[in-house]
Amino acid sequence: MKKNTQCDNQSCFLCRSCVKEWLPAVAANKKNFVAKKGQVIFSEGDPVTGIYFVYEGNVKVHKKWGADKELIIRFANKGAIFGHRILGKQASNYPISATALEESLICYVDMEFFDATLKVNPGFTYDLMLFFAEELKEAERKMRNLAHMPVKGRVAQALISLKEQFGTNEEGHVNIELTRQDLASYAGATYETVFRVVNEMIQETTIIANGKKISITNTDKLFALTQDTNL
Amino acid sequence: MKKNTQCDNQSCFLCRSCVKEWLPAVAANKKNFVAKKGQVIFSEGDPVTGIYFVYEGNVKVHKKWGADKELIIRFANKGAIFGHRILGKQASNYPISATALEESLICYVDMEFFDATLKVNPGFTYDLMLFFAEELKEAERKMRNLAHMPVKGRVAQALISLKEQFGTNEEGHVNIELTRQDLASYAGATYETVFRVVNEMIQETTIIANGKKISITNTDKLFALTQDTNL
DNA sequence: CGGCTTCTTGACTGGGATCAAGACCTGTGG
DNA sequence: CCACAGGTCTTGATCCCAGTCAAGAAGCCG
Repeated sequence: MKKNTQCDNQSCFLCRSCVKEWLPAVAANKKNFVAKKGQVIFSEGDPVTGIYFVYEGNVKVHKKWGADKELIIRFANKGAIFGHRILGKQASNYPISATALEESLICYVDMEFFDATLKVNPGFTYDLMLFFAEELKEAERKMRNLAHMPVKGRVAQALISLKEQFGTNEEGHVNIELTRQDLASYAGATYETVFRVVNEMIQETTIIANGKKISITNTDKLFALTQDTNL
Repeated sequence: MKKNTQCDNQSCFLCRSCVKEWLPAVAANKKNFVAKKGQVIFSEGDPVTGIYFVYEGNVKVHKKWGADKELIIRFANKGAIFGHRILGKQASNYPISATALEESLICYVDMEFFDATLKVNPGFTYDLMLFFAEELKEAERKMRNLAHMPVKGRVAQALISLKEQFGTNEEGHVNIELTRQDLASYAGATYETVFRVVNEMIQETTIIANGKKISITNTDKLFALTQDTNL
């Protein structure tokens, strides 16, 4: 993986909404770097200095509770923005952590320049606003699910989301390798419970799993688990 | 409560960020109406036609699960925007419901005009973006709490949030009258559980409650309940 | 006063977290 | 090539928080 690879507009949230005249300034101000697998890019409570974009790879955005519990909020893959929760009032520290799940090429832009970009590019601000609206809608759905949906449904939902975001490779596997621990943290459950639930799903031939690889063989059945049967 | 009362810029999310020249257009295009206590302003699945602002009163934004379960996402009081989750891709139906908790003066703007407003007022778009970023941060915290924090902490957190948003009146009560059912839905728990938890808090003299009125007498103790003791 | 809804409390239940222990990998050095 | 140590995986047993159910009390109209 090369350092300082240029973003192409298609695969960068920042670049694809910028006005053309501003792109040279972006190129001059961004700093690209490679994050190794497992590398913590920033951690909850760290002072905010800037904002990040994923050019290549995969990053988990998570929030801790206790020494050994966390909830994975979302995954940021190619083209995605993260660390954006720094926007808004009194945002001097990151409220979440970000960790690379695989070797990733990250683009970093410091806060001051990012703010200038927003002012120069109303279209970019608009796109960012739309992105936030989408995120918010999704977050609210997940809140409701965490409050009311049983674990099995949440795991099903997690798998569906992963398939939607990462697609499937030629072997039919969902195109991400995720430890059971991370799947558990994403679904908001424990390692053991997720293990059992995944086993059930294999019994019921709704999914096939070997190790970290998972294929969904019965989307309808999986989807049914995420539905509210009482309505 | 008078219909068609004019917004003053201070108490309206829409007006306070608009460029002056555009305000007459806003005044001409908005439609004010009074929502009665308990009135459903829109419901999940309803087709989207526009966006709403609270000029006076209080509105709960909630999401259903099953016939008799819901999660209250947030409360919108004076100056707040709601129904904004319509922004973003393929947003043809409201993903949430909105219900007036008391008689409220609501300002309605149809989608088309709202979109024009965004295009004309980059500052407004920027403010909306910041608002969404704040909301998102809060939503992510609540997700983590729903996944990992015990009910007592969630109720404590709910009370703290209510106090922050609504303040206290001259009697020291948190300035909102909320049924136990709504408090439960806001904390993501059941009526009975919340009842018991609230009783415990009264025993421990951290709060005083009579009926729907609640006073917080020991903020520190309440706050401690929301903290992660394992860290 | 009688028929509501809302409140209050106790008893029960179960989903899922926690604990524990053995199996199975995987790398490392002798 | 094997032994051993440190993980991760797998499974069973147990526990407990909070949801559910039920039923009486208390407030609240018409």
